[in-house]
Amino acid sequence: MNNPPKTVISRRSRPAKEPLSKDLIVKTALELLKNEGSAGLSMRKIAKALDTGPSSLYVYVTNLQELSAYVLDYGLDKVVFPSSQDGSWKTRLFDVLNSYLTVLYESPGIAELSLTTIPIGPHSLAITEYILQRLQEGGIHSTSAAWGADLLLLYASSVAFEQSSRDQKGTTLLAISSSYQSLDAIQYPMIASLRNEMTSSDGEERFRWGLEVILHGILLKQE
Amino acid sequence: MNNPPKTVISRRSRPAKEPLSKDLIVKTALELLKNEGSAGLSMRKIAKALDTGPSSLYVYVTNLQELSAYVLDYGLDKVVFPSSQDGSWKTRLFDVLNSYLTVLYESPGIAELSLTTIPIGPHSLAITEYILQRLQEGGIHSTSAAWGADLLLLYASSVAFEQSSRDQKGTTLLAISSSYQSLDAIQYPMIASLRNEMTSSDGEERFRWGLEVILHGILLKQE
DNA sequence: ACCTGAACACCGTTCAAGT
DNA sequence: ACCTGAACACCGTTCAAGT
Repeated sequence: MNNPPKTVISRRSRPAKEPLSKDLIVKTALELLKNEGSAGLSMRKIAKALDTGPSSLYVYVTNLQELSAYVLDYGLDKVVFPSSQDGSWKTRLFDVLNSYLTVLYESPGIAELSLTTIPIGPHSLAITEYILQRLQEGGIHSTSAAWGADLLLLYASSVAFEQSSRDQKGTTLLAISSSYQSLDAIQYPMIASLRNEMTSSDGEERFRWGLEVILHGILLKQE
Repeated sequence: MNNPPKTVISRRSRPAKEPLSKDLIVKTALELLKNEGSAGLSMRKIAKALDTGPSSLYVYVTNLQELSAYVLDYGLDKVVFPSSQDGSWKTRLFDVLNSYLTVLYESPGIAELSLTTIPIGPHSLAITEYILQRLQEGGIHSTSAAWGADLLLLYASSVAFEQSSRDQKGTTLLAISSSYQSLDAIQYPMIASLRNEMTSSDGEERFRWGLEVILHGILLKQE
């Protein structure tokens, strides 16, 4: 009775006790992030989920910031790149960005990471590279392309974050609504009259609108 | 000698011991945020700066999230609104956004808050109202104006955040550079060839570029 | 009504000690 | 080389007790 058997099945993907590795840590962290939001991304919670102490993680990862970068990139694994038969450069551009958006929607935490963490992992780079190539096909070059890619990704990230933070904290949403309700129509006439347009959350249409604005704007500036 | 005179100079704004108030708390929090970045915005640090315990703050503020919203709004107090003699609607629009950007630059923490916190305070509203009015002057109405105002503010916020997070963590900047240096020109040809354009941080020009892209894009979509 | 101390349930990170 | 326990220096928030 001294050594209790370490055979437990129940838990998600841990047969007996997989050896630690950067990969396993990142994978576990991403799952926590998906399930619990950004609050789930903590060294201690990750360690607990792996049946170990927090200090063990530091063998594979320098700190939480670095781990966050890995988690973000690993989360972007699911972004889909339309192949060259899938329509015009513009369609394909919209489609990657839509895929990117969808991935961020799936877990609010990732959307937040995408705004807060500098994306330098291979998946982030692949997305940027793909966007740059589409822009080039569309005749958008050099600085316009570089800054444009950034702007497009930023826009998608923020739409996702805004959406997800609304879903997350219904309290805050109510706070917003009620604050807009009681808006002084004399002090803020435009906001008051545009209340419905600003709160409208038909994300799809709004997202498309923004992408087109940005794209057309870039194209116009180039001519 | 019972009521000590409230004329003391030495400490920033605390004579002997001012009574607590929401205003004083927010003011202190903002100062901490400016001096120490986002890490300085903690209930315990604010309490310590006010010579009291953290629990005392909860009389005036429901939680850290709410306090953060107040701090953001109070920080936006310094944004300058060009008067109607200051040029075309477009010039004035660019000028508020520039002022907004400058305020965010001054304290990295505020830039982060502006991306993370839902801005519903009076100052935030005033800025949005001002932008909506300029857009209207420029012939941009309803949904375009509502979404456009959001997009413009988002862009400014993110430029400030990106800049400030670079200033803050030189480590990360180095990490980025070196990651771009060793970029596989075969796997990421476009990124490799645009390396200089993407890293270039002449913020001024880039900021203007983005604003013009967005504005022109909106105008184009309206026609 | 306002303020406080103490406690609860958390953090990230380090480091000496074990295997 | 990898893992661990224990410790350090922090968090936000609550709550009974004081004034």
